[in-house]
Order: sequence, then C-alpha cells, then structure tokens
Amino acid sequence: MPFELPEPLQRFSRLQNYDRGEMLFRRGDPARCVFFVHSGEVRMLRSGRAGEDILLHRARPGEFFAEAAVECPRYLCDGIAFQASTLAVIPKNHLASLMDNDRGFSRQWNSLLTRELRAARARIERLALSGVAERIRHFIASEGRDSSSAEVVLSGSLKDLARDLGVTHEALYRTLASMQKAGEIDRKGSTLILKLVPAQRGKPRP
Amino acid sequence: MPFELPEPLQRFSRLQNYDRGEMLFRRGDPARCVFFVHSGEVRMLRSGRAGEDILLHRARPGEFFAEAAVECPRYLCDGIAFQASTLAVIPKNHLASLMDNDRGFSRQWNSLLTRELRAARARIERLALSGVAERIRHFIASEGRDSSSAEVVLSGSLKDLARDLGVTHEALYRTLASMQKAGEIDRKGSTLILKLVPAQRGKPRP
DNA sequence: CGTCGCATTGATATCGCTCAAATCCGGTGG
DNA sequence: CCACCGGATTTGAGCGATATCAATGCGACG
Repeated sequence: MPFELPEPLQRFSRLQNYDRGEMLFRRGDPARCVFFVHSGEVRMLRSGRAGEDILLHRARPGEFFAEAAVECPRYLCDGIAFQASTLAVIPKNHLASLMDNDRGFSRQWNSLLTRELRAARARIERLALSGVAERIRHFIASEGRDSSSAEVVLSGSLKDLARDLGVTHEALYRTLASMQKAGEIDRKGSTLILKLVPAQRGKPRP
Repeated sequence: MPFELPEPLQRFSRLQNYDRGEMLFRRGDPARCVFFVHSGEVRMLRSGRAGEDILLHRARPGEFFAEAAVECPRYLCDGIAFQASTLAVIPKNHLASLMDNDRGFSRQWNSLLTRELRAARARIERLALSGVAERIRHFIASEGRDSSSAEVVLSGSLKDLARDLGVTHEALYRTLASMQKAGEIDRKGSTLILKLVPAQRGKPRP
C-alpha cells in the first residue's frame, strides 16, 4: 500500500535529502514538521537507560513519519535516517489547515492513521507471543499481503528483522535454521516462505 | 483523559449492556459497529494456535473500541466484554457520515486516533525491553500522568498487568516483590509508586 | 461452607541472551 | 586484480532469567 504523497501536500512540502545516520529531530525538540518518505528508511528510536536503542517505528518509502507531531508540541523520541533518504518535510500547521479544509484529504489521513494503528497492534500481538518460532510465523502470516500468501520479501537484513521481532539476531538465525531443517519454511534470497504444515488438527476450545 | 462520548454521536448510538464474558463480535464478522465504553472493560483478543488468548487491546471507560471497523469490511479479531459493561453501539456508517460532515468531530476523531497510536507505540517500546523490572519501570513512567508523577493506580488485577507487560504473573509477582525489597518501589493497595533511585549518573553517549 | 479466582512462593526446565569465533560478501583503495 | 575492511551471517558454549508446574493462603460470592 505505498502511498503517493497526496497532491495537495506536495505544494506545502519541501524535499530534503538526509545522510545515513543523520537526525531528523531529537526527543524534546519542538514538533514542527511531519515527514513523508520518498526513498530510504527512517526510524523512531528511544534510548533505554542502558543506552540501547529501542526501535519504536520504521517508516519506509510511501509512508508518513512522525504524524503525532500534529497533536503534540514536542517530539517524544528521536527520529533518524537509518539510510540515506529523501523525505518530504511538511510543516505541521500546513497539514493541520489542510485537514480542516480539504474533506478528501482529511478522510485519507484518517484512514492512514487507522491502518498504522492496526499495524502497531499487530506488532504488539507479535511481541506478546513467546518463542521465536511463534513470532516468525506470526510475522510471515501478518506481513504477507492480506494473509493470502504466506510469504514475505524482507525489506532489510535479518538483523533488522530480529529487532522487529524483539529477539537477538543469533536467536533468529538459529530458529530460522531449525525451522528450515524441519521443513516449515523456505528461504530464497530475501524471501521467507511459510509452508503451512498440515499438522495441528486443532480443538476449537472456548 | 477519559472522553465523554461526543455529543453528536449520542444521537446515533444506542446503549447496550453486556455480561461478563459476552462477545461483542467475532473475527470475520462483518464490521458494522464501533463501540464506546461507558463502564466496564472490553478487550480485543486473538487466539494463537495453541488456544492461548493474545491480548491485542483493552478499552476502559471513556474509550472507543474497534475504531478500525470504519476502515474495514470485517472484524479482524474477537471483541469480548471482560467485565459486565455498558457500551454505546455506533453504526459505522453514521460515524463515517459524521466524519464527513462535522468538521469539529472529524478533528476530534483524528486526535483520538493519534493518541491511540502513540499509546500503542509506547506499549511496543515496553515489550521490546528485556527484563521484567525494566518493563515495570517503563510502565510506571509512561502510564503515570504526563510523566510528572512516577505513580500509577492499577486499573485491574496484577494478573492483568502481567499480560500487559507480556510476562507471566508469577514473574511479575516475584519481580515486584524484589523491587519492593530493594526499596525501588512502593505499593499501597492498587497503587504502584516508583521511587526514583538517585543512582545512575549516566554518560550521555552517542 | 464450598468454590472460584487472585496473590504468593517454591522447584525445576528451558529458551534465549551473552560472549566468542569463523565465514562470507560487497565495497574500496592500492 | 588483489588485499583488506566492515558488516551481515552462522555456529558454539554456558549461564541466567523466565516460563512452567505445583502447592497454599485468602477473600468474595453464592
């Protein structure tokens, strides 16, 4: 579902290039802008007390980033370009007035937020699962387009996937290997394929 | 920030009581209605393959429930009343037309979604932390109103909290006990208080 | 009372984290 | 073209935090 930047927004935004690792904003900065990713990848991070980075969100081409800025006086976490990226920078007051005046855009924005919310809840669901294998299965099933094809093309490295799943990359490698040995999944390059195991005659219990 | 049900919606909704354990909808049902919780508690659950229930979302008095129904032809998970509850049932077509026609309401709805999204991301952040103690600290810090008071009044049982944190209730009990013994937190009835330990002269490292 | 669910604590098993090391691969500079 | 480098990928070994299984007390409720 990658978006085009809605036409009315194009007039109000300016394009900007960011280098890999460059910060878009820091936690506590006045929230002035919302972003739209044309290319590259940006991430929202918050650093835990031990200095580890916690990945809050990844935005890829065709997605908005830091939408919450509209509702919020300050950024609540750090935004960085994880790869060299081209972004549309949208001053939030323009966005706000557009939402007030453009019926169609307002609807589009609503639907965008709803989808993001659903994606976030899916991720919550995934993180609540115990066991790396379970999370992998959930990931393939829920990221696969519309749950029809149990197959995902990975967008980044396996290390990135590990972060997404909330496990160490070692645990992910091992689990993938053993699932593959068990014939439960296949890997072709950067594509993960979940073979539905016939198994598991379930008892639909209350 | 518990909401009152926005006035224009009151005319389009009907009140309904649900018993504890009663289902509002099942996964796959045509998505016809959005809900607003007046009292009680409702939950979105999806059942994993082992029959365990995965908690996707809890809605408490003053919150909307199943907002995604507006965007979606079918419910994607189960909705049940976890306690006896009084809900406003809002046909989604009414909601949609209200969003199209009532500027103020549309804005309110946007801001609602944005806040929910932020809450969901906070929960993701929490689940990505390793160690029960870390999650508890994060929970107290982020649920505490506006991060000013490091203190939370638990809305449900500790078992519920354990689910929220993605750990077993045993692990939660133990960790709470040891944190209390260490003087890091206090418990008064159903209130958790995080004492900020002076410790941790941090080195702000890149 | 009897039962049910929460709270609590103990014992044990196990999964995933941590630390380590080897390989592979693409890119870069000589 | 080759040597070298950094990051991703793998695999190994060991340990510790959590899950799991169990038992008990306790309060609410019928």
